[in-house]
Amino acid sequence: MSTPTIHSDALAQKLADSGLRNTPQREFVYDALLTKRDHPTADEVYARVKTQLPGISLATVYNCLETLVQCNLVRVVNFERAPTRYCPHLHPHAHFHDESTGATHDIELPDQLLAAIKAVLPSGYSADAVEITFRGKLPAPR
Amino acid sequence: MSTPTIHSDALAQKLADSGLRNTPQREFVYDALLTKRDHPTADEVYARVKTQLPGISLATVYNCLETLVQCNLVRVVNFERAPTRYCPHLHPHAHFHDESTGATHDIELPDQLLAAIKAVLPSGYSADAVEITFRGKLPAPR
DNA sequence: ACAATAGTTAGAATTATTCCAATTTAGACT
DNA sequence: AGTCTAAATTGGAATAATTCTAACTATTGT
Repeated sequence: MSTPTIHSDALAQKLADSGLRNTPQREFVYDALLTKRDHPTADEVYARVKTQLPGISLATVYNCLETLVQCNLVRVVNFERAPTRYCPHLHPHAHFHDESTGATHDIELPDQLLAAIKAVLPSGYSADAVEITFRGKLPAPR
Repeated sequence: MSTPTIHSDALAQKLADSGLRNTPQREFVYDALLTKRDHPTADEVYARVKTQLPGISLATVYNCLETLVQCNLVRVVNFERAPTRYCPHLHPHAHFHDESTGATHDIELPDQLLAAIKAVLPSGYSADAVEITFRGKLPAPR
């Protein structure tokens, strides 16, 4: 079985760091996220990976996504109570949820702003993570 | 049937503004949120209201909460995919989710910071709402 | 080659929430 | 005060994302 893409090495490394095994399922799931970075749901990832790995199960997709999150390669994106979406994790960023199309866009966050946001916490509070989500409508032409 | 508290008038007004009826169920649900502002789930609201209005149904609690959200009297708070929580809406604020206790705390947001956050959106984007959630652990003694 | 461990699988189970059809009620208008 | 009608409530069934479980398969270390 051939590895799906170039990305495999980074994945293999991260998995090894965590004492986890590299499997074709994990590679294809990660690859699906990297290939089309449109914040897919688990179901969408499942559909995409199945074209290449027909025997994969939805439970495994959930397992793999969870593993990738543990390894800090992937971030979950939750909006209201809609199905969880996944994005390959780069630098910290916010999300913009476009109500017209349902699409999720990444919004860059200057480090300085992130610091200012964290500074708003009362003393004694310390945040492991901050999640910032915008909701709005995008003008039609992009 | 007596109205639950003082708050009823504001509620009745807001409902009337939206062409909606004032019902005991809506009053007690709203009152439950105002009485104990601990960001309860629908189930928790149901439990609290049932002590005063034993015949109320969970479906009605969901309906009432939704109505209050429509009237801009209540905000929903979603954290990961945990059950939706509700808080009576005052000024804009962020939420801090304490991982040790599961409790949700309100965090005041200076207008200036809110403006700075919205300013980060690329041109063409405009946000109807921004949701800011912190996750972390609070030191035991409060 | 073998045992031990980790990962995958299919399907059942869980659970928050929504839907539905039937009944009740609030408020408007006599 | 009584009637009418749309709106609201109700209980139970339905939905859907996710997790669980138990059996099977693959990989690793000895």
